[in-house]
Amino acid sequence: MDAALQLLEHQSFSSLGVREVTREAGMSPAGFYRHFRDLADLGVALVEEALGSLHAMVLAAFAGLGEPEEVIDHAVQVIADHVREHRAHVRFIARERFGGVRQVREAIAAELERFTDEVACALAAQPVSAGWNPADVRMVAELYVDHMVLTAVALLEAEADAEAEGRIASTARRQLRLISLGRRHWAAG
Amino acid sequence: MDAALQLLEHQSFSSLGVREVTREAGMSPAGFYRHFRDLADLGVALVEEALGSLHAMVLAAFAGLGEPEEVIDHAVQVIADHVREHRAHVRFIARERFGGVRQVREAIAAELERFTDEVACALAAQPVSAGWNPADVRMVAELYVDHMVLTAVALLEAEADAEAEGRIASTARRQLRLISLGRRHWAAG
DNA sequence: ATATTGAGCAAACAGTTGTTTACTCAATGC
DNA sequence: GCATTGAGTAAACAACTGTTTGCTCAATAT
Repeated sequence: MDAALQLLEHQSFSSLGVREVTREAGMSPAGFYRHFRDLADLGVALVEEALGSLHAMVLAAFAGLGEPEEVIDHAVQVIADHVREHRAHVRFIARERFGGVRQVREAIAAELERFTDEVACALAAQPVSAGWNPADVRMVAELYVDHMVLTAVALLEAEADAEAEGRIASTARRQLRLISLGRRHWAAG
Repeated sequence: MDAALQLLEHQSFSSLGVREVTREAGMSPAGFYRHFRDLADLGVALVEEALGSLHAMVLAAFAGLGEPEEVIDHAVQVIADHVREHRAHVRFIARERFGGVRQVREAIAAELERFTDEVACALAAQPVSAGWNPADVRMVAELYVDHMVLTAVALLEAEADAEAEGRIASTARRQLRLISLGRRHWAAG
């Protein structure tokens, strides 16, 4: 799996080959089939590795108890840290979210859906959502999750350029502030 | 190029082969090199075909002169129509925006940037943006462009299921309304 | 001590790959 | 009418592909 992630830095999953992966991993082609039935199988395993451990993290990002301003700063910081420490995983998810392999696409969609549910739950618990239609809460959660993914990949593309990273983080914060403002003035019901 | 688009419905660009494309197009492999130096060359040609004609359209979507509500309905309708008539192009852009081929990724990024500039220009002309910091206007434009792309691909995945399409369009409209609300209450300067 | 199992290997299979070469042939320019 | 050119072809090249087979060999379980 590490070998595959390595290779996926410069190509997309549907162009990966069994031989290519095993060569990178330093083993024989046949060895691959001891662990995975398919390349698609490897793909969904990678999805679980990349997104499985993410849930706790993001709920932590939401757990700011202070002003919305502080919560936003904290959330963006958490995303930036995660990108710095899991570049390959983030790249994989962004690249294959709409990629060419159905099983992988669907695994990512399912995981992001669970994810959106959890965010919706956290949002519903905030005072600002009092009296809101649940469908509207979920719509905001979708907005947040999509925004998070796009921010992560933008930070990735900054390639450790601190100045670019700062610009992206600043934009992301202002966008979140705008959305937060919209929430506060939404006509609930 | 049509043959390539056809194949790209089920795989991503970096797994495309010269022979594969020429076979689908009904010509010999060598013929490919009469038209393109590279596969990447074909890729950026596809990007221009897919995004080149889009500018006029979206500015038209913004040209609603009525209430924000009407403008939003119109914009989402324009997106839905475009997706219906250019499924392959939309899929290609969404899939390769973060895909495995650098030249294609960069061509899409450049085109979307021009795009964002135009949207920012249109936004700046609206009364709501009076007194706004240009950087803040651009940040909103980015939000809109990203949202547009995500809405387009979501509609694509609905696969002509009218009920799912309706749900997605409704969500998109509510999200745009929320953002619009945020704009109205933004502290300019 | 012995059986089972998980994880690895080399070799072989026929089929596909990108690219170049030397060629044809209709359309076009003048 | 004749040269040029744009767009196509078949054939050839070595290199690479996914997958299966039969084999080892260490670790584990009993």
